[in-house]
Amino acid sequence: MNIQAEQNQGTAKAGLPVHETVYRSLRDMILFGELEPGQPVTIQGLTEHLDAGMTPVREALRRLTAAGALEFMGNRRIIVPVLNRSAIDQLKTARLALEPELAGRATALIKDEDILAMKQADDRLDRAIARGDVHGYLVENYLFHSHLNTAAQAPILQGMVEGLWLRFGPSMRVVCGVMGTSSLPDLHKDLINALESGDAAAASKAMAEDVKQGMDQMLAGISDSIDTE
Amino acid sequence: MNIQAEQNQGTAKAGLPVHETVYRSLRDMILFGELEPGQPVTIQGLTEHLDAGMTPVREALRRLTAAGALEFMGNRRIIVPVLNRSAIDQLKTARLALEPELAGRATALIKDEDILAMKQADDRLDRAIARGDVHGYLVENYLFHSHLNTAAQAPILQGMVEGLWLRFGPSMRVVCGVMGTSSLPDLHKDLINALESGDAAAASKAMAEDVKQGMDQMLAGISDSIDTE
DNA sequence: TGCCTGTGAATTTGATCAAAAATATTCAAA
DNA sequence: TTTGAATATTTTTGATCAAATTCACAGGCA
Repeated sequence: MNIQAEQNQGTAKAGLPVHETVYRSLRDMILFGELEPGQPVTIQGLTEHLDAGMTPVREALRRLTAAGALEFMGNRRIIVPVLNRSAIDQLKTARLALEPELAGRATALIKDEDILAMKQADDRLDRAIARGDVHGYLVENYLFHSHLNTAAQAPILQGMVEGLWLRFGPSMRVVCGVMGTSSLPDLHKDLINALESGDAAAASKAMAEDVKQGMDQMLAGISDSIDTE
Repeated sequence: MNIQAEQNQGTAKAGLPVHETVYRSLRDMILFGELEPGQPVTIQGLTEHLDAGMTPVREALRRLTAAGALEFMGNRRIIVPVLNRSAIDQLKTARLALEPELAGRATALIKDEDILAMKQADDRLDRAIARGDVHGYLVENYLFHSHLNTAAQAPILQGMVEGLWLRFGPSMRVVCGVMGTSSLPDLHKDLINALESGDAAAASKAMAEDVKQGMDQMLAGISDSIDTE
């Protein structure tokens, strides 16, 4: 089995290989908006920032670039990708193709305790929004979706979706930073209702709407920047 | 003008970085059936087989494991993944979600020369089947699809699809080896026709059928093995 | 059976080399 | 004299390798 992607946050610290811990740190930095699009990522800068050797950092960067979470410039520089309209459109297409499917699959499999955890994450999400805590919003939103995706018991599809989230993570922060994360109809509640009534089609639909809402918001927020192919 | 740029071009011409060449070698080995599912992949075995240092091999392996093309066992062993029914089902779902979309997008964008190249690949594919050349079949089949996917000008979606192909590459060989790759209605021809008449919906449909055919064949070929996990 | 040790592979470090960016410098033209 | 571009120098950074360390598994021994 695959040990990665399990027990990432919280009290997990024991005995993992260094390259794995470095990978998770970097992944969280990308996912939760601590890196901004366009920012260069140097390998030596990370060795001292994370207090790790060069090789583990290299390997973590390889994994992230392979997933598209970081971009490899022609000369040997690595940067956080800047998404243009085409990229966002593709990400929206991919998310709409996969995440509603996962939501539908999860409906029949999800347990009450998972739904409870999702509700709690959603509550914390609302409070984060109310207090203007962008980082908290990103974390809880991820946890909410991650819980659902895990419940679908489709690790390959789930992995693909997580790769997508890694791609638009940094741009999420920019978007949320600009617009106040408000005035959005709460599709998470609809999703929860669908899960509780066991309506797979409704859950799938709600997820599709949530994805559309998020990606369209992102498109709007990015539209002013220049579209460099 | 810029003498630095000239110097760069001159020196960078012959030698791609080692980790990149190692990655491509390994990717081709996986894609075209030179590794079989379940086979262990040792890092030291590759260093001497590919005559490369240890670090580049490590990094190439990281990229492949990140993409799911190789699997990281709990202990620190790496193997070529063995696909169970659930994995094949997920791959089928993902392919059906993405590849018809790419085919549809490509229809309006593809150039005559690209269609010609696809026809030629398809011809070589037919000849490879006729002569029982499994490796040739895999190569030409990949080239055929790769051409189409490239034409869609959606690099993110294309990258996701290539990741999927990496996952089922090794199992393709097993399937093709067992059953004689025959008696299949030629959906590639339908696809070409759809492209030539500019019918995006038909191209999308043909691609969906082709994917279904391939993955169902794979499911049938694997069905006798034990369903672990 | 259960513990212990040996073997081999993976992991990690540190050093070294090469390449590219940043900076300083020189020279020519206005 | 000043300005600007071309060139030389410095510095940063990435790529690679060889050695040392850590870890997992297997076979021997009580």
